[in-house]
Amino acid sequence: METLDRQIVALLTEDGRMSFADLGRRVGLSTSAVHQRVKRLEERGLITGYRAEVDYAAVGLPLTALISVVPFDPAAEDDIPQRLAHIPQIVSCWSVAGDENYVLLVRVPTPQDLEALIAEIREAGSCSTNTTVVLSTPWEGRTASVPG
Amino acid sequence: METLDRQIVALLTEDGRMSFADLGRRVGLSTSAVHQRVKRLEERGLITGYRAEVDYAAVGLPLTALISVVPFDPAAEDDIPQRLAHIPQIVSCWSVAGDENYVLLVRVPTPQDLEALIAEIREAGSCSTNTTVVLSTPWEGRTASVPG
DNA sequence: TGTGAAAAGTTAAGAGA
DNA sequence: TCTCTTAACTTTTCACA
Repeated sequence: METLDRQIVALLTEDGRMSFADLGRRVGLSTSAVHQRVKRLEERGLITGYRAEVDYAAVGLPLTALISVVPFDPAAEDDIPQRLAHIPQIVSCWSVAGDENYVLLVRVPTPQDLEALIAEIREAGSCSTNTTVVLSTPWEGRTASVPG
Repeated sequence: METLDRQIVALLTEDGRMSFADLGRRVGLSTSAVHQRVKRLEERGLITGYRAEVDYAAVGLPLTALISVVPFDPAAEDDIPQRLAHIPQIVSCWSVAGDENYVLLVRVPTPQDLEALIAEIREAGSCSTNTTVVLSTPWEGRTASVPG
């Protein structure tokens, strides 16, 4: 990946609504040249979308938790992600190496909602769970960059 | 939070570059009315920013891991987040209830980079670590919505 | 891949209900 | 808090280097 594209990606991960004119100024290209590059990055799938970032507490979802998941029957076919995909409170689902099969990141309004969600996950996923409540979030979703 | 604002937030978390004209059409308001509402949501801090989403593998960061962290000295003042904040590979840092104090989400190019990063975290944070490698990501950063 | 220019579309700010 | 208006800006496309 080229330096110029890396710069463009870095700028857009920090401000996803930056105009092509500003982007161009920052990387030293004309508006239409950055425009073409951004379109190419989107087409090639390096940029997969744009999202507004939200204050989850302000929006009614103050409780975050990490839930690790182990299937009841280790011999059964593992289609847990498909069986959990319809649950909107599950924000992220990672398949992991280690004692657990999956780690889920969930967001809910209240402890009661968390309790109900855990029951729902156990039932829908035929799995046991181990829940770790997030107390505070020093930071989240920071822009990662390639070292070197 | 009002239904209209909730709709606007939901639409912008799915497409952070949607134009105010389109947003207005989707929620049944004039362009300038949605515009005013979005600006107010930004001012009140409900919308905290906009980011491009990136295919991390394509961008040179194919390895994701979750690292849980326990300080060497449980009696010492806990300023681990400040001591780790300068490490750009740490994308998220959650303070958690349970056996560990923090869980970190990290992204690196190679297993060698992960090894070096773990050593750096142990040293900078004066902590022991327990690393869980992410094998695949069925989904991540999905839009959470308030139930009901 | 890049540039610059022009048409089409969008944002922002103000006046009025 | 909404709509309408208008000026300023941005995006998109195109011909050409």
